[in-house]
Amino acid sequence: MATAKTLDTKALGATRERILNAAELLFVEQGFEATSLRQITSRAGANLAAVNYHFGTKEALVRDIFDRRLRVLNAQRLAELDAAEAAARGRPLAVESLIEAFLLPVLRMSRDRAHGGHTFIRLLGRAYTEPTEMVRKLLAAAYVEVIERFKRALFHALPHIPEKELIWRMHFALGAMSYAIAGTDSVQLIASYEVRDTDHTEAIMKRIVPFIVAGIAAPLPAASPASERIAA
Amino acid sequence: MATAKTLDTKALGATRERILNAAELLFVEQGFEATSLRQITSRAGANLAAVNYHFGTKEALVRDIFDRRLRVLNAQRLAELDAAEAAARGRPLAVESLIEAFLLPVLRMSRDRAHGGHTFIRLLGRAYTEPTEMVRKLLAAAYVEVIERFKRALFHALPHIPEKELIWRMHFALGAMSYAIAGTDSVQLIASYEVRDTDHTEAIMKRIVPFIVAGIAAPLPAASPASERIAA
DNA sequence: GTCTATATTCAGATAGAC
DNA sequence: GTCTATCTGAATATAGAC
Repeated sequence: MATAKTLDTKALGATRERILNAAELLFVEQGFEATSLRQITSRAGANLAAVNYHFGTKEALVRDIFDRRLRVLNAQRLAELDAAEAAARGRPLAVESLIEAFLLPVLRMSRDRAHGGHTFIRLLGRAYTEPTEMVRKLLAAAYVEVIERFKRALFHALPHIPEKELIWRMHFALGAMSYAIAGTDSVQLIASYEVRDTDHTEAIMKRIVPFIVAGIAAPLPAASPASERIAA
Repeated sequence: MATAKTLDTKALGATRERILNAAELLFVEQGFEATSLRQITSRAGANLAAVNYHFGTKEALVRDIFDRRLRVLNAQRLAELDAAEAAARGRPLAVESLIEAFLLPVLRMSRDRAHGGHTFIRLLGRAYTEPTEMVRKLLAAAYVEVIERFKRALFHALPHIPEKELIWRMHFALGAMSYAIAGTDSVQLIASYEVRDTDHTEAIMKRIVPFIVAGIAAPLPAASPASERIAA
């Protein structure tokens, strides 16, 4: 009966996973509020009551979606940073290595279409601008450790730029990333030619690193006459 | 009775405006889906049925909110670009001037707290990543002319960078802007110190121009060994 | 133009049989 | 763990008096 038991356990867990996957997809397509539990369970091939059984509430379902993926993503980011710092042997990291440590795990997850990683990365891009307080708090909590580590590494890498300035630039960089990843469709807004979806994320990654590295290490705004005009 | 008639007309128009303003504010705070017509009319001091009378549907209300502001914003952007090009007398524009032409109207509107401009700019930042197809189509239509003009100016300003690359970078820049503006709250995610809300937008503008200018004019990705590793 | 009252639909959540 | 059936509340939208 060991076989039967194994199969049963797998089947039980499968419903929960199917709900998580279906919800991830629908949330990307329609947003959190606009997606009903009925849509989710229907696409997951599960019963409506299953959501309540497995997660308790819709909010808890959202929480579990982010937990499941962010745990992996952030662990990989820290591991990449550890590796880069080990390779640097005490010297400050190149900004490039820093950005890559942050982005490589995103690219990796985004490539994983079989297990919904691709879907989640798009969802993540949107989540940063989510108005729902719950989602924002969730992200803030999940990111606090990662941000701290990368902040310190960045201060160390660019000691001649004031920390306050670097924090702003990290923020801009995060925006460029999130938006670029989330806007799979809105690229059409700017591009006049077709963007093939299959290589979308990889194309972004390849091109965004030089953009961000240059932005992060840009000349100080005080040195730029333009900022004076704008601030005036 | 001219006076009475004027007052009446003002009062009539006022309800419509109050609804638009209240909706703008609530949409920023809660998102489109999560905001009910009841909340809107209640905050606007109007009757629930007034929305249907003035706008027909909730969707049409959203449309009118964007129309009202984007008309002004984009006209100013084109005017700024015209002025900059006139001043350049046929020579290519500095990338800095381009970015400023795009951003100055945003700053201007964002400063206008009395008439809700500030609120709309935050809403605009969020709108780019809205999952609702309606909102995305609305933006795309409103932006097509502006994007075309700025694209051409950018190609002219940086002829040594491939157009396809520049389009990507415009996209990244737009992301950094939108996200930075939308994320009034999420700055807390990165910043460990307090950010005073009053000078938030101005601080962003002052600091984001050098970041974007450097990113747009960055060395080509082919020249960067990092991109190779990422694309591999 | 503005109101009250209401029609209609659909949301999240749960009780209880299997 | 999964199902059916249902509760309860709230949403958009509208009809019709003023």
